[in-house]
Amino acid sequence: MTHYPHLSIEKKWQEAWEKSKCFVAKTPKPGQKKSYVLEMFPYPSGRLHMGHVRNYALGDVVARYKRAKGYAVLHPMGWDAFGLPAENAAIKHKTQPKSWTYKNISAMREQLKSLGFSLDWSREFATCDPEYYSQQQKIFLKFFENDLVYRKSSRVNWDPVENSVLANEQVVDGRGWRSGALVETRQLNQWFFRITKYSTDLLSGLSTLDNWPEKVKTMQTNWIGKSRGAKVCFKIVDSGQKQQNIEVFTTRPDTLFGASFIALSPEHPLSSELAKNNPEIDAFVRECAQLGTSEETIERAEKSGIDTGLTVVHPFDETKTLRVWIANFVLIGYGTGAIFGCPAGDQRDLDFAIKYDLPVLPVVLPEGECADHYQITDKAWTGTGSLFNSGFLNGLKVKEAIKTALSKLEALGIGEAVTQYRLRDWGASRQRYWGCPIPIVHCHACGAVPVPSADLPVLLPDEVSFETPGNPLDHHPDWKHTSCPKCNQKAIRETDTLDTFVDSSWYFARFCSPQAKDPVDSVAANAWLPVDQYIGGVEHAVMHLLYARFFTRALKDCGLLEIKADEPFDGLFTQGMVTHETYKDPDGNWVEPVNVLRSETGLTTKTGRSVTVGAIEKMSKSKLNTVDPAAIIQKYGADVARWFVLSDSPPDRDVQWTESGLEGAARFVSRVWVEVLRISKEPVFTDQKTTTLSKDLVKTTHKTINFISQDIETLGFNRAVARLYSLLNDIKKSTGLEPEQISARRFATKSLVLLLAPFAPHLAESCWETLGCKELVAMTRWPEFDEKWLEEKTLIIPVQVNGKRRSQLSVAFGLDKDELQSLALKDPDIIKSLTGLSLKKIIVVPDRIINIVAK
RNA sequence: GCCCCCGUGGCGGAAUUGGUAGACGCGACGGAUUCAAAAUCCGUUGACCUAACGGUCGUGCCAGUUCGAUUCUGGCCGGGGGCACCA
Repeated sequence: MTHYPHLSIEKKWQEAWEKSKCFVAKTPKPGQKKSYVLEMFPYPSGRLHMGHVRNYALGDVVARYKRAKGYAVLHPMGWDAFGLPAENAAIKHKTQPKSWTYKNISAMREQLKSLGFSLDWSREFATCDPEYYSQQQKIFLKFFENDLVYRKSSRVNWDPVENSVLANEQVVDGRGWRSGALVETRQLNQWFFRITKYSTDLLSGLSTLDNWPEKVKTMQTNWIGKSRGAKVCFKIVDSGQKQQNIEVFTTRPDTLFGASFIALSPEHPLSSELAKNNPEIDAFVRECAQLGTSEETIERAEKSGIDTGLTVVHPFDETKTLRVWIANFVLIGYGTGAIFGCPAGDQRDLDFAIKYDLPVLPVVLPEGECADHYQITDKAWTGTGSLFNSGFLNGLKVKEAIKTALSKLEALGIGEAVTQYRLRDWGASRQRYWGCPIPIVHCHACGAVPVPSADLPVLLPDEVSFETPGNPLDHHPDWKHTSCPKCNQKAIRETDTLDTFVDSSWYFARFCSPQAKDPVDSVAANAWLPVDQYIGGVEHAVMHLLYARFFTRALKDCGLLEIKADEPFDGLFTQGMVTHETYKDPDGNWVEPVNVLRSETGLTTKTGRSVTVGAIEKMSKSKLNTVDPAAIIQKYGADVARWFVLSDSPPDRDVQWTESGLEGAARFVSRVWVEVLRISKEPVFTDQKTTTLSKDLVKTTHKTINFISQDIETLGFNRAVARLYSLLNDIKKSTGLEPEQISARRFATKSLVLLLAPFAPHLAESCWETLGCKELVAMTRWPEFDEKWLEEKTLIIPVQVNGKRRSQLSVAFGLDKDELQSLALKDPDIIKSLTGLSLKKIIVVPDRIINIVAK
């Protein structure tokens, strides 16, 4: 077999592409269509992982295809370079976040380049470049001016030993991950983006996103969480409290007669008030605070509560009172931070009621149940039905009862219809060093004062100390000390930095004009935005994508982004993960795939210890089941790695990395190369007619061109790969020596090479050159197919009896129902199958199927 | 806990709008080539029954709609993603 020297070949073409500048984005010419292809930019963790290879290989197929179709293509790359890992690395390795980050970027840039992606490197930037974050500071100030960002007090996880705020992932079982200290919660003044201003718009905008996965739109819809309901006032009986009423939000005012208690969030102002004079309540509220701020933890914790001793009057029945509890499952951030508990109609309320022996009165009777015997035991009924045990609502269906209850509340002046959103304003303050400084100065006299534009950017200090616990910016010797821009008195810089989601909320716009003096140049933005195809992990389905959608709207409203489009990403694709088997040695330690040997007796480590195979999981450092792309590229080449991640698995599903699959990919690359060498040695004939001798291969080629184009447009790359395999097989089977056969073979092979280019670009260039073509494939147009080759003249139609295939007819395309029916009934196999049965019905779908129903 | 998604041979997967389930690849098996092996090439390969023709079952499980369900509906089981300070 002829060896395919991937290392030298791949380098050669990467240099040729760079020299020709064919991937540098050129502004679309008049009348030329544009395509902005973007993959979510990587966090520079230090090394590329297979997830990156897959992500960028997917995008590269689209970018190369669009370029070949004549589009002006923007396909940029950058670095999501701020964030927590750099600080953790700095602490662990005694380095500085800045040098660590830029070193990682260099390493990863080289790795990306070795994969031969068709990226426009001239637009590269990192979000930690002062040029980038200074533009972001301008945006922040513009938002400040337009009341899109503000400060308020909010709760954080606090590690009392590290003296710092903890991310939810840093809280493990209620303790700080490094210190092991019990986590507290603290109130801090923090900066918030007013994303809720756009709640309705972000929601309605989703319906215009036809090229987004339905699941992502559903997730965002649920995240925004629009719900219609009622605010209801419960009057506190003889309270002696300052507060006379408790206001609750409910989507089910129809179930008010089933109310058995009121529950307040532990953070509700009334809870805090009561805690002051009651040590037990105080202890309970503190205990709840130890759960941290994660909604998941709060909701998964066992329901618990404390009776405050207060009672309220039932709004519809003054003779009834309800106890007021404080409960750990009531969230302060949603509604009013207080609920009425209807155990029969809500599982959480029911669990709570059972635990504390509170009354359970069913009020919604499911259809088909008898009111006299219907009981709720351990399963709440949240479905529809008619109301009972509910005074004036009795007999009404749920929907009508909600309306009726609402009107009554409004008439009584103790409630009103409200629309509530689950979406909260975006808390963007981080008490950390490695992020974009917030350009604000705090002055005793003037308050929070924006840094004047002449004084921008507010640069991060290059060197900071992580010796002292807490925010390095806060205890930097001089950084925060400044003077007030208004009154010139001594003042303190804001030491919070911005959430890294801010950086990624507008980078796609910056790529249009990465050197512009303003955040986004409007001419460039209009030329390129929106992003036509955005590709990334589904883990970003809600937050990153919602924040970017919000930023697009906010930037437009502030005049910083002048584009026609309302949405930043026209097409979105969420790719699956790269998984791998996990391995363990007899001591239960994880073993890396490279250290696992396959022998006849099973799997062993290199030192001869037996290895057991565990679950197939997402490649991760913790499970040591990663495969290093660099090693794969070195051994097999970039094209093999790319081909593998694009083969077999649909891009939106997980792909399992296997050695054998990789070998298969390598074999394919060799087979193409060998085949092209064979074809290249054949004589070249021009103007050959196609007759029956060469018809099949020419037809297959035209069909393949059509299919692969469709597969790429619909991002079905695994299907395209399967078709490339097929076409290669057909070319290999073609061995005829007549000139027209040789000619057909050359046509098919040249088409194969062009179709292959988006998937294995280096291989394609080599093959193209070998076939005697002078121009780069990267600059060659996509092959055209001829419609006339796609038409089918005859086809095979299955004939079923009672839904089971019993025969088939080979017929001309387009035969009508009657003809098909009579043909089917004349078929000997069908006659045999029908003996002893009488015909009931015949279903004929022309060009598809015939089904005879008989008894 | 809540929201969302996924489930097809030994494996990854294919299958226009509900219309022949298993394309293509991997693995396995058999053969060719070889002193031998690797590589390569050719063939077979869902399960069960049958000497064969052929038949029965079969798309996580259980129901339903339909002439017909991998595809639509409801319930269940299993796996994954997100839950607001990881990115």
